[in-house]
Amino acid sequence: MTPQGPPTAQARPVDADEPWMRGLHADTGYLLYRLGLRSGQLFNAALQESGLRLRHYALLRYLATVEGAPQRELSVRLGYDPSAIVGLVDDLERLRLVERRPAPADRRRRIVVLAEAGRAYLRDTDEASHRVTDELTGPLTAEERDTLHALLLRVAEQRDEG
Amino acid sequence: MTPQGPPTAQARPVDADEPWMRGLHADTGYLLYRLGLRSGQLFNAALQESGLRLRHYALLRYLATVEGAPQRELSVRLGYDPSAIVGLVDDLERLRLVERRPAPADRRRRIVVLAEAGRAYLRDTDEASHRVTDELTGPLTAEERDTLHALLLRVAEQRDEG
DNA sequence: GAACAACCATTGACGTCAACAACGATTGGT
DNA sequence: ACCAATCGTTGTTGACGTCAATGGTTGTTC
Repeated sequence: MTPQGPPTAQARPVDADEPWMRGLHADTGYLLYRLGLRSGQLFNAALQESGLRLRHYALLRYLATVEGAPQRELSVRLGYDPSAIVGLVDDLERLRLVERRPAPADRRRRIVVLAEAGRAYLRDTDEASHRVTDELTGPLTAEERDTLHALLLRVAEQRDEG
Repeated sequence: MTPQGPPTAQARPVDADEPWMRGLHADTGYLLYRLGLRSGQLFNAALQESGLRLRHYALLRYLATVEGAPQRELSVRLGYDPSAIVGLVDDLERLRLVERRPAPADRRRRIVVLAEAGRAYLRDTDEASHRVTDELTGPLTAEERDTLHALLLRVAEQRDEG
Protein backbone atom coordinates (compact mmCIF):
# COMPACT_ATOMS: atom_id res chain seq x y z
CA MET A 1 0.00 0.00 0.00
CA THR A 2 2.98 2.31 0.35
CA PRO A 3 3.22 4.62 -2.64
CA GLN A 4 6.25 4.83 -4.84
CA GLY A 5 7.84 7.45 -2.63
CA PRO A 6 11.33 7.04 -1.23
CA PRO A 7 11.66 4.65 1.70
CA THR A 8 13.11 7.32 3.97
CA ALA A 9 10.94 9.55 6.13
CA GLN A 10 9.02 12.32 4.44
CA ALA A 11 7.37 15.33 6.04
CA ARG A 12 4.67 15.35 3.46
CA PRO A 13 1.09 16.24 4.40
CA VAL A 14 -0.97 13.43 5.84
CA ASP A 15 -4.16 12.12 4.39
CA ALA A 16 -6.86 13.11 6.86
CA ASP A 17 -9.35 10.66 5.38
CA GLU A 18 -7.37 7.56 6.26
CA PRO A 19 -8.86 5.64 9.18
CA TRP A 20 -5.52 5.56 11.04
CA MET A 21 -5.38 9.31 10.88
CA ARG A 22 -8.22 10.18 13.20
CA GLY A 23 -6.05 11.85 15.75
CA LEU A 24 -5.02 10.96 19.25
CA HIS A 25 -8.38 10.92 20.93
CA ALA A 26 -10.21 8.88 18.37
CA ASP A 27 -10.06 5.64 20.30
CA THR A 28 -12.26 5.28 23.33
CA GLY A 29 -9.67 2.92 24.74
CA TYR A 30 -6.84 5.40 24.53
CA LEU A 31 -9.11 8.10 25.85
CA LEU A 32 -9.90 5.97 28.87
CA TYR A 33 -6.21 5.33 29.41
CA ARG A 34 -5.32 9.01 29.45
CA LEU A 35 -8.25 10.04 31.61
CA GLY A 36 -7.43 7.23 34.00
CA LEU A 37 -3.93 8.62 34.40
CA ARG A 38 -5.24 12.10 35.07
CA SER A 39 -7.83 10.84 37.48
CA GLY A 40 -5.24 8.88 39.42
CA GLN A 41 -2.98 11.90 39.64
CA LEU A 42 -5.80 14.07 40.94
CA PHE A 43 -6.79 11.47 43.48
CA ASN A 44 -3.30 10.97 44.74
CA ALA A 45 -2.77 14.70 45.01
CA ALA A 46 -5.94 15.03 47.07
CA LEU A 47 -4.97 12.15 49.33
CA GLN A 48 -1.36 13.26 49.63
CA GLU A 49 -1.93 15.38 52.70
CA SER A 50 -3.04 12.34 54.67
CA GLY A 51 0.04 10.37 53.69
CA LEU A 52 -1.92 7.69 51.86
CA ARG A 53 -2.36 6.99 48.20
CA LEU A 54 -5.12 5.87 45.94
CA ARG A 55 -4.37 2.23 46.58
CA HIS A 56 -4.86 2.62 50.31
CA TYR A 57 -8.05 4.53 49.76
CA ALA A 58 -9.42 1.81 47.51
CA LEU A 59 -8.61 -0.82 50.09
CA LEU A 60 -10.33 1.11 52.85
CA ARG A 61 -13.26 1.71 50.58
CA TYR A 62 -13.62 -1.98 49.91
CA LEU A 63 -13.27 -2.92 53.55
CA ALA A 64 -16.14 -0.59 54.32
CA THR A 65 -18.38 -2.70 52.12
CA VAL A 66 -17.60 -6.16 53.46
CA GLU A 67 -16.70 -5.78 57.13
CA GLY A 68 -13.58 -7.87 57.21
CA ALA A 69 -11.83 -9.80 54.45
CA PRO A 70 -8.76 -12.02 54.19
CA GLN A 71 -5.94 -10.53 52.19
CA ARG A 72 -6.47 -13.03 49.44
CA GLU A 73 -9.95 -11.62 48.87
CA LEU A 74 -8.57 -8.10 48.82
CA SER A 75 -6.07 -9.15 46.20
CA VAL A 76 -8.72 -10.64 43.94
CA ARG A 77 -11.33 -7.95 44.32
CA LEU A 78 -9.00 -4.97 44.07
CA GLY A 79 -6.87 -6.51 41.36
CA TYR A 80 -3.61 -6.05 43.23
CA ASP A 81 -0.92 -8.64 43.69
CA PRO A 82 -0.95 -10.42 47.08
CA SER A 83 2.50 -9.03 47.79
CA ALA A 84 1.17 -5.53 47.22
CA ILE A 85 -1.65 -6.13 49.68
CA VAL A 86 0.90 -6.91 52.37
CA GLY A 87 2.51 -3.50 52.13
CA LEU A 88 -0.79 -1.66 51.90
CA VAL A 89 -2.19 -3.37 54.98
CA ASP A 90 1.11 -2.75 56.77
CA ASP A 91 0.78 0.97 56.12
CA LEU A 92 -2.85 1.12 57.12
CA GLU A 93 -2.27 -0.95 60.23
CA ARG A 94 0.58 1.33 61.23
CA LEU A 95 -1.86 4.24 61.09
CA ARG A 96 -4.44 2.27 63.11
CA LEU A 97 -6.91 2.58 60.26
CA VAL A 98 -7.08 -1.17 59.87
CA GLU A 99 -6.50 -4.23 61.99
CA ARG A 100 -5.26 -7.73 61.18
CA ARG A 101 -7.09 -10.50 62.98
CA PRO A 102 -6.51 -14.23 62.98
CA ALA A 103 -9.17 -16.17 61.15
CA PRO A 104 -10.98 -18.46 63.58
CA ALA A 105 -11.22 -21.46 61.28
CA ASP A 106 -8.04 -21.13 59.21
CA ARG A 107 -4.84 -20.07 60.90
CA ARG A 108 -3.26 -19.26 57.55
CA ARG A 109 -5.60 -16.41 56.86
CA ARG A 110 -5.48 -13.01 58.45
CA ILE A 111 -8.73 -11.08 58.37
CA VAL A 112 -8.30 -7.39 57.68
CA VAL A 113 -10.91 -5.30 59.44
CA LEU A 114 -11.67 -1.61 59.13
CA ALA A 115 -10.91 0.14 62.41
CA GLU A 116 -12.90 3.00 63.85
CA ALA A 117 -10.22 5.44 62.78
CA GLY A 118 -10.50 4.01 59.28
CA ARG A 119 -14.20 4.80 59.25
CA ALA A 120 -13.47 8.33 60.37
CA TYR A 121 -10.83 8.63 57.67
CA LEU A 122 -13.30 7.63 55.00
CA ARG A 123 -15.80 10.14 56.35
CA ASP A 124 -13.22 12.91 56.26
CA THR A 125 -11.84 12.16 52.81
CA ASP A 126 -15.24 11.74 51.24
CA GLU A 127 -15.39 15.44 50.55
CA ALA A 128 -11.99 15.45 48.90
CA SER A 129 -13.06 12.53 46.76
CA HIS A 130 -16.07 14.49 45.62
CA ARG A 131 -13.88 17.45 44.78
CA VAL A 132 -11.74 15.32 42.52
CA THR A 133 -14.70 13.93 40.66
CA ASP A 134 -16.18 17.39 40.30
CA GLU A 135 -12.95 18.78 38.95
CA LEU A 136 -12.65 15.88 36.57
CA THR A 137 -16.16 16.05 35.19
CA GLY A 138 -16.20 19.82 35.26
CA PRO A 139 -17.36 20.49 31.70
CA LEU A 140 -20.31 18.11 32.08
CA THR A 141 -23.80 18.81 33.30
CA ALA A 142 -25.31 16.86 36.16
CA GLU A 143 -27.28 14.63 33.80
CA GLU A 144 -24.27 13.98 31.65
CA ARG A 145 -22.27 13.01 34.69
CA ASP A 146 -24.91 10.49 35.62
CA THR A 147 -25.00 8.94 32.17
CA LEU A 148 -21.20 8.87 32.06
CA HIS A 149 -21.09 7.17 35.43
CA ALA A 150 -23.71 4.65 34.38
CA LEU A 151 -21.87 3.81 31.17
CA LEU A 152 -18.53 3.47 32.95
CA LEU A 153 -20.17 1.24 35.53
CA ARG A 154 -21.48 -1.07 32.83
CA VAL A 155 -18.05 -1.28 31.27
CA ALA A 156 -16.37 -1.84 34.62
CA GLU A 157 -18.72 -4.61 35.66
CA GLN A 158 -17.88 -6.54 32.55
CA ARG A 159 -15.19 -8.51 34.31
CA ASP A 160 -15.54 -7.44 37.90
CA GLU A 161 -18.44 -9.83 38.50
CA GLY A 162 -20.55 -7.18 40.15
CA MET B 1 -17.28 12.25 65.60
CA THR B 2 -16.42 8.70 66.53
CA PRO B 3 -19.12 7.10 68.65
CA GLN B 4 -18.51 5.86 72.16
CA GLY B 5 -17.41 2.46 70.93
CA PRO B 6 -14.04 1.01 71.83
CA PRO B 7 -11.06 2.49 69.98
CA THR B 8 -9.99 -0.84 68.58
CA ALA B 9 -11.32 -2.22 65.31
CA GLN B 10 -14.75 -3.76 65.29
CA ALA B 11 -16.27 -6.01 62.65
CA ARG B 12 -19.68 -4.60 63.25
CA PRO B 13 -22.10 -4.14 60.37
CA VAL B 14 -21.63 -1.01 58.35
CA ASP B 15 -24.22 1.68 57.94
CA ALA B 16 -25.21 1.49 54.30
CA ASP B 17 -26.82 4.90 54.40
CA GLU B 18 -23.64 6.80 55.11
CA PRO B 19 -22.33 8.68 52.08
CA TRP B 20 -18.84 7.17 52.45
CA MET B 21 -20.34 3.71 52.18
CA ARG B 22 -21.38 3.73 48.58
CA GLY B 23 -19.04 1.01 47.52
CA LEU B 24 -15.93 0.94 45.40
CA HIS B 25 -17.34 2.11 42.12
CA ALA B 26 -19.34 5.00 43.43
CA ASP B 27 -16.92 7.70 42.35
CA THR B 28 -16.65 8.47 38.68
CA GLY B 29 -13.06 9.48 39.29
CA TYR B 30 -12.07 6.16 40.80
CA LEU B 31 -14.01 4.37 38.09
CA LEU B 32 -12.04 6.22 35.46
CA TYR B 33 -8.81 5.31 37.21
CA ARG B 34 -9.58 1.61 37.24
CA LEU B 35 -10.85 1.52 33.67
CA GLY B 36 -7.81 3.45 32.55
CA LEU B 37 -5.58 0.80 34.05
CA ARG B 38 -7.49 -1.98 32.32
CA SER B 39 -7.51 -0.12 29.04
CA GLY B 40 -3.77 0.41 29.21
CA GLN B 41 -3.19 -3.26 29.93
CA LEU B 42 -5.33 -4.32 26.98
CA PHE B 43 -3.61 -1.87 24.67
CA ASN B 44 -0.16 -2.93 25.72
CA ALA B 45 -1.07 -6.57 25.32
CA ALA B 46 -2.32 -5.92 21.79
CA LEU B 47 0.78 -3.95 20.88
CA GLN B 48 3.13 -6.38 22.56
CA GLU B 49 3.68 -8.48 19.46
CA SER B 50 5.18 -5.54 17.65
CA GLY B 51 7.59 -4.79 20.47
CA LEU B 52 6.12 -1.37 21.17
CA ARG B 53 3.94 -0.11 23.97
CA LEU B 54 1.08 2.28 24.34
CA ARG B 55 3.39 5.25 24.75
CA HIS B 56 5.07 4.61 21.42
CA TYR B 57 1.73 4.15 19.75
CA ALA B 58 0.48 7.46 21.11
CA LEU B 59 3.57 9.22 19.87
CA LEU B 60 3.22 7.77 16.39
CA ARG B 61 -0.44 8.65 16.42
CA TYR B 62 0.33 12.24 17.24
CA LEU B 63 3.07 12.49 14.65
CA ALA B 64 0.57 11.39 12.04
CA THR B 65 -1.49 14.47 12.77
CA VAL B 66 1.19 17.14 12.60
CA GLU B 67 3.83 16.00 10.10
CA GLY B 68 6.88 16.67 12.19
CA ALA B 69 7.28 18.09 15.66
CA PRO B 70 10.19 18.97 17.95
CA GLN B 71 10.45 16.76 21.02
CA ARG B 72 9.42 19.61 23.22
CA GLU B 73 6.08 19.75 21.46
CA LEU B 74 5.66 16.00 21.84
CA SER B 75 6.31 16.36 25.54
CA VAL B 76 3.68 19.05 25.98
CA ARG B 77 1.00 17.55 23.78
CA LEU B 78 1.36 13.97 24.96
CA GLY B 79 1.87 14.90 28.57
CA TYR B 80 5.10 12.96 28.94
CA ASP B 81 8.29 14.23 30.51
CA PRO B 82 10.93 15.41 28.02
CA SER B 83 13.28 12.74 29.30
CA ALA B 84 10.64 10.13 28.50
CA ILE B 85 10.33 11.42 24.96
CA VAL B 86 14.02 10.78 24.42
CA GLY B 87 13.69 7.08 25.10
CA LEU B 88 10.52 6.72 23.09
CA VAL B 89 11.99 8.43 20.03
CA ASP B 90 15.13 6.35 20.45
CA ASP B 91 13.10 3.16 20.28
CA LEU B 92 11.03 4.30 17.34
CA GLU B 93 14.07 5.55 15.45
CA ARG B 94 15.82 2.23 16.02
CA LEU B 95 12.86 0.55 14.32
CA ARG B 96 12.96 3.10 11.47
CA LEU B 97 9.39 4.14 12.25
CA VAL B 98 10.50 7.68 12.95
CA GLU B 99 13.33 9.96 12.00
CA ARG B 100 15.10 12.77 13.84
CA ARG B 101 15.92 15.78 11.71
CA PRO B 102 17.81 18.94 12.54
CA ALA B 103 15.59 21.99 12.71
CA PRO B 104 16.63 24.48 10.04
CA ALA B 105 16.29 27.59 12.17
CA ASP B 106 17.20 26.30 15.63
CA ARG B 107 20.08 23.91 16.03
CA ARG B 108 18.89 22.94 19.50
CA ARG B 109 15.71 21.38 18.26
CA ARG B 110 15.41 18.04 16.59
CA ILE B 111 12.30 17.55 14.52
CA VAL B 112 10.76 14.10 14.82
CA VAL B 113 9.11 12.99 11.61
CA LEU B 114 6.96 9.95 10.94
CA ALA B 115 8.73 7.64 8.50
CA GLU B 116 7.03 5.63 5.82
CA ALA B 117 7.38 2.49 7.92
CA GLY B 118 5.70 4.36 10.75
CA ARG B 119 2.73 5.09 8.54
CA ALA B 120 2.52 1.45 7.59
CA TYR B 121 2.74 0.48 11.22
CA LEU B 122 -0.20 2.70 12.09
CA ARG B 123 -2.18 1.20 9.24
CA ASP B 124 -1.44 -2.32 10.44
CA THR B 125 -2.15 -1.73 14.12
CA ASP B 126 -5.34 0.18 13.50
CA GLU B 127 -7.28 -3.05 13.48
CA ALA B 128 -5.75 -4.19 16.76
CA SER B 129 -6.62 -0.85 18.27
CA HIS B 130 -10.22 -1.31 17.22
CA ARG B 131 -10.27 -4.77 18.76
CA VAL B 132 -9.16 -3.36 22.09
CA THR B 133 -11.84 -0.71 22.10
CA ASP B 134 -14.45 -3.26 21.10
CA GLU B 135 -13.43 -5.62 23.85
CA LEU B 136 -13.44 -2.78 26.33
CA THR B 137 -16.83 -1.40 25.43
CA GLY B 138 -18.27 -4.87 24.89
CA PRO B 139 -21.41 -4.57 27.01
CA LEU B 140 -22.42 -1.31 25.34
CA THR B 141 -24.54 -0.77 22.26
CA ALA B 142 -23.25 1.25 19.34
CA GLU B 143 -25.17 4.33 20.40
CA GLU B 144 -23.95 4.03 23.96
CA ARG B 145 -20.37 3.77 22.74
CA ASP B 146 -20.81 6.98 20.80
CA THR B 147 -22.22 8.86 23.75
CA LEU B 148 -19.52 7.49 26.02
CA HIS B 149 -16.85 8.56 23.57
CA ALA B 150 -18.38 12.02 23.25
CA LEU B 151 -18.56 12.48 26.99
CA LEU B 152 -14.99 11.29 27.52
CA LEU B 153 -13.85 13.61 24.78
CA ARG B 154 -15.45 16.58 26.52
CA VAL B 155 -13.78 15.65 29.77
CA ALA B 156 -10.43 15.08 28.08
CA GLU B 157 -10.45 18.38 26.24
CA GLN B 158 -10.88 20.21 29.49
CA ARG B 159 -7.16 20.75 29.84
CA ASP B 160 -5.78 19.43 26.60
CA GLU B 161 -6.63 22.63 24.73
CA GLY B 162 -8.23 20.71 21.90
C1' DG C 1 -2.30 -41.42 60.55
C1' DA C 2 1.30 -40.33 57.36
C1' DA C 3 2.55 -38.51 53.05
C1' DC C 4 1.40 -35.21 49.71
C1' DA C 5 -0.63 -31.49 47.11
C1' DA C 6 -2.82 -27.05 47.56
C1' DC C 7 -3.34 -22.69 49.83
C1' DC C 8 -2.20 -18.28 52.42
C1' DA C 9 0.67 -14.48 53.71
C1' DT C 10 5.17 -12.83 53.17
C1' DT C 11 9.69 -11.62 51.27
C1' DG C 12 12.79 -10.60 47.69
C1' DA C 13 14.28 -9.63 42.96
C1' DC C 14 13.57 -7.59 38.44
C1' DG C 15 11.87 -4.49 34.98
C1' DT C 16 8.77 -0.51 33.95
C1' DC C 17 7.44 4.02 34.63
C1' DA C 18 6.77 8.97 36.19
C1' DA C 19 8.86 12.96 38.30
C1' DC C 20 12.71 15.75 39.27
C1' DA C 21 17.38 17.86 39.15
C1' DA C 22 21.39 18.88 36.50
C1' DC C 23 24.15 19.53 32.39
C1' DG C 24 26.08 20.96 27.61
C1' DA C 25 24.79 23.24 23.60
C1' DT C 26 22.35 26.90 21.58
C1' DT C 27 19.40 30.87 21.15
C1' DG C 28 17.49 35.57 21.88
C1' DG C 29 17.53 39.87 24.34
C1' DT C 30 19.94 43.91 26.22
C1' DA D 1 29.52 40.68 24.82
C1' DC D 2 27.03 39.27 28.54
C1' DC D 3 22.94 36.91 30.58
C1' DA D 4 18.69 34.46 30.95
C1' DA D 5 15.96 31.14 28.71
C1' DT D 6 15.32 27.07 25.86
C1' DC D 7 16.14 22.30 23.99
C1' DG D 8 17.59 17.68 24.21
C1' DT D 9 19.90 14.54 27.14
C1' DT D 10 21.52 11.91 31.25
C1' DG D 11 21.02 10.27 35.79
C1' DT D 12 18.52 9.45 40.04
C1' DT D 13 14.78 8.48 42.96
C1' DG D 14 10.51 6.41 44.36
C1' DA D 15 6.21 4.05 43.16
C1' DC D 16 4.40 0.13 40.90
C1' DG D 17 3.28 -4.56 38.65
C1' DT D 18 5.03 -9.27 38.07
C1' DC D 19 7.15 -13.22 39.15
C1' DA D 20 9.72 -16.81 41.96
C1' DA D 21 10.49 -18.76 46.39
C1' DT D 22 9.59 -19.66 51.36
C1' DG D 23 7.34 -20.93 56.02
C1' DG D 24 3.32 -22.18 57.99
C1' DT D 25 -1.13 -24.41 57.52
C1' DT D 26 -4.95 -27.05 55.60
C1' DG D 27 -7.36 -30.80 53.24
C1' DT D 28 -6.98 -35.06 50.82
C1' DT D 29 -5.67 -39.66 49.75
C1' DC D 30 -3.84 -44.05 50.51
